[in-house]
Amino acid sequence: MDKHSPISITLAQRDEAVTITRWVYDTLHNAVLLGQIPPGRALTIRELASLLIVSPMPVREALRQLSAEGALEIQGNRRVMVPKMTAMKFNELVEARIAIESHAAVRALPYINATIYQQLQAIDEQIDEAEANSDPENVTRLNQAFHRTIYTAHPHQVTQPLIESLWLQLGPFMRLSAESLDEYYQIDRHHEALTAIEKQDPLALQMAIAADIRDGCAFAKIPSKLQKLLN
Amino acid sequence: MDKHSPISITLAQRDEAVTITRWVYDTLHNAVLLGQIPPGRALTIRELASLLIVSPMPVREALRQLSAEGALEIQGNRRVMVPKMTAMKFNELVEARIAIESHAAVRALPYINATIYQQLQAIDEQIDEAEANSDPENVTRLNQAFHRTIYTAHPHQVTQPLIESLWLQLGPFMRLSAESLDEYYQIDRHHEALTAIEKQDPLALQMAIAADIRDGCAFAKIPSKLQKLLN
DNA sequence: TGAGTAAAAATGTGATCACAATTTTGTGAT
DNA sequence: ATCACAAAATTGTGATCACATTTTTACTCA
Repeated sequence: MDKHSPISITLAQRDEAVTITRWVYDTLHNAVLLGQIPPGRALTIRELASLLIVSPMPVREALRQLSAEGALEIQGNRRVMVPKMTAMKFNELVEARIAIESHAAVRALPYINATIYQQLQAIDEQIDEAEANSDPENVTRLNQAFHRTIYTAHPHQVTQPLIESLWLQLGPFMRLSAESLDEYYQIDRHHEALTAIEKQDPLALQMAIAADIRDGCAFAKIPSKLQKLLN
Repeated sequence: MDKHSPISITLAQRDEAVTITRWVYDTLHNAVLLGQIPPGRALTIRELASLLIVSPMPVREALRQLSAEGALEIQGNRRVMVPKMTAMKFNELVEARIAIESHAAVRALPYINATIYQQLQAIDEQIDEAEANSDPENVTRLNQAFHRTIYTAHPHQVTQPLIESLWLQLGPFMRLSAESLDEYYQIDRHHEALTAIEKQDPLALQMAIAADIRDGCAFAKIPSKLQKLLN
């Protein structure tokens, strides 16, 4: 059935009252974020359909949506795959994250009230816990939740979809970051961010967010890690 | 057939050797950018299919892609429409444009060689021409081409899809800007940008891009125009 | 005349089929 | 063994159909 390596995808929880297309989308979205689909591996509609035990139709729709979001790439051959990474592209993605997310954080700052602040503290504690348990998958997931909670505090926010797109494009390669977690000492940037929020200090928040993103992607500066990134 | 106002869509040029889905996408993409589809107007697959004289299938695919790009919005009812605008959202979109596009411009600056510089000059001249002819549609189109040429000079650029998404979201409402062109004196920000490029001055380019975007959206500060924006 | 409700029409989702184009496989010659 | 090339299998695209849900229309009652 498969000329290339077999892929093993974690099935998303199937919520009734939700369309099949949505479920397929969630499942593939997650698979891309977790790096379960090797970059460059050709994805066919029928293969995914039989893998997820659904008809080809919902897969078609999900693939098109994920492609529009930058999670997948449609080649000239009309073949769909997870885009391959290059060192230059990785760097641009990180710089784009810094530019957009620090902007989003500053914009959202005035809307971060006590309730949201407590949510952030709770997430931060969970991150410490996950780090103590060496649970890189949850560290990544909670880290995204931390950032998302900040940005979406703004009621008229428009950048979150763009940010999610960048996360999707970096996602497949962030597992390398998660694996390096304990190898290098990490300053607690989240704590810096929380302090900046407390003081309602835009510049400090901006710096904390930028530093947090840079720290999280610092592994790409390590030659051995960088090499794995590009394969 | 239509409970709401009838919509008149400019059909994109039909290039053979291109999928029907792609043609439908281009057509609707253009229609959204030109504000030919009233915000809030419910779009049904079958109506568009008969309007474009294609089967429902390519329309389905195009609608999903456009929704993923933020050009359209899928409501809870599963109804698709051009998102309605609010003053706050408009402001956020403009600020997001400034943040991302000035970042993209600075990143691309080192890659803008003589050839690209001449392309920019040529586009700028065309803009002057279109302005002299009071051709707001072409002014808008060429203005986008000017910006796109700068950003895509970077060979490993990753922000263009995000920027295009913002343009799509603002598009339906930019015709108000084009209509106000001759009403208010406009400083030639493109000339400032070209000078900054010539000097390879990142900060000056950033300022020029930011000012150009702000100028182009200044109409929203005029109460009467703002009112039309929200209807 | 206006509001509530039941019947009727329209809609999105999903399945299945046909077909042209692409990819893969199989075969033979060098 | 290696390459060229034709046959076979696979793939994406697009069309059509069925069905549950939603929306609209029509009608009744206050």
